[in-house]
Amino acid sequence: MGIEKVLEYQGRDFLPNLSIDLVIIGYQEGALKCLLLNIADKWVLPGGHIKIEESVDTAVQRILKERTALEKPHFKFLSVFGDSNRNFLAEFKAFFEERGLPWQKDHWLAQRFVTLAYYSLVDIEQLSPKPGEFDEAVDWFSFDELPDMGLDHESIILKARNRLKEDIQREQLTYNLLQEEFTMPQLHRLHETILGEKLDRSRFQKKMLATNQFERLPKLKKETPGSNPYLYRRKN
Amino acid sequence: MGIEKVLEYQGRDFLPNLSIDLVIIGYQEGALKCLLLNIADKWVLPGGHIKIEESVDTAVQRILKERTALEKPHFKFLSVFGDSNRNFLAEFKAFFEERGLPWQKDHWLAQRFVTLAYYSLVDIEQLSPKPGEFDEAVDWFSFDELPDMGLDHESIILKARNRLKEDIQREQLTYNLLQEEFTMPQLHRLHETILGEKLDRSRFQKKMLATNQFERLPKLKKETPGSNPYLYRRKN
DNA sequence: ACAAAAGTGTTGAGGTTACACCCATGG
DNA sequence: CCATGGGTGTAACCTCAACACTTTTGT
Repeated sequence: MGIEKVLEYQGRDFLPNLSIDLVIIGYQEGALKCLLLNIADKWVLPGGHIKIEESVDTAVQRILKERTALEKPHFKFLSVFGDSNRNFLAEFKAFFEERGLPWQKDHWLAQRFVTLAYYSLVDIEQLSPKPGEFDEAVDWFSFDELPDMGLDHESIILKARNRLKEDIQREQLTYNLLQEEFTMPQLHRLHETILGEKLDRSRFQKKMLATNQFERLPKLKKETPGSNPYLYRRKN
Repeated sequence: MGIEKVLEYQGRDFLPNLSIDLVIIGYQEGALKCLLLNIADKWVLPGGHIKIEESVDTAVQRILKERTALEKPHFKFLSVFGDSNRNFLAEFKAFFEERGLPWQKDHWLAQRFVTLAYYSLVDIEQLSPKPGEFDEAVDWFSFDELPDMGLDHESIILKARNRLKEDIQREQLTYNLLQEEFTMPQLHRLHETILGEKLDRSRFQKKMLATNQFERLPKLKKETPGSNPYLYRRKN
């Protein structure tokens, strides 16, 4: 969708006052990262709207696919953000004016939005994120070094970060952040990163294997000194 | 709001396509119960819409207060129900026609709604639920004997039932279902009811007291044989 | 041979289970 | 004094934290 279309487009095909924001989380170089878009000097979460004839879950899948090009990306509901002053007016006004485009304060994008926030765990290596129609740039940011963020998106991203920490303790979600085949040391370091604390290596391994969710594959051939770790894969 | 107003009213003050549904849960005579409204031969959850100038949480509080007359009722987010075919068309058409009122298929109420479902735990004794504008009757139903329900409200209510079971195991939510002062046997039976299984009486009591969240009050004077139980109250 | 990495074993502390026991109260 | 209900104690069992030990591999 080109910029001309955006201008004339008044959201006719979408549910008004309702948006979707996505916290797309990846894991790279031992750090948790988040995909952000640059718009008018601020960074914001990727997102979109729900088509009239489309279920919310389908919309999330569609928007996710636009960003990740993955066929079946993981996603999980995070929270509703429904403050009465949630609108992008300032951001979009700046964006339009920067480009010398006409801005009306009753533009469709200036309305108040209730947003449904989801988080998605992806394997960065498999990804090819594409810049959207509105964003000048797309980049991954470590959760420890977030840029200046627009609207309330910083609180959304931090909520996702905390939710992940909680969810990982009762659900197996980490598969989505790793390749299909992975080693226990890799999984161990990932859990330590998410939880932000040291985990006993011995206990972690035994706990994971006790779940009986893993299929042990031949050992991985490494170049570094030390024993070669087994590869594992999810059963089924 | 009288029925005439409903007719001319086209939802101008509310966010369109977005509704709130409430699973109001109480505990009475040893059973978990849910508040339902009768509309056109079906029973539905109480609910409402979000005002343009109002946050989602404020809307939930307002709608809850309309139903319960409680000043600060408990509530917790349950889930988004966003199927593309979620509309009340059939129900409202029947409701209007029963009364000989004109019905147009493009009525505001016939649109597709994304609903935000919340559940609320209340002490039935403190309540005075008022019939809403649309409902012919209001009643409490045990979760084991739900009536014929409209739309997807049965799946919402069952989801709330299961969520409660999960949540009770990590959070103290049960206070809201009991009077301010309660005994351990009462709390014990409540947990057994919610979880649907027997819990060891001794262990339950010790676990609860170990949390150190309770203030022990003088014993309750009963009429029945056996030792009198202590009363407890939440600390703070 | 040595250091580093990975896998497994051991021990004790602390929690949980399933009861048993005791006390209070009304009939 | 007995049945009932409520509070507490206890021994067996299980789980888990902490650390030790062993094996594998590159230099």
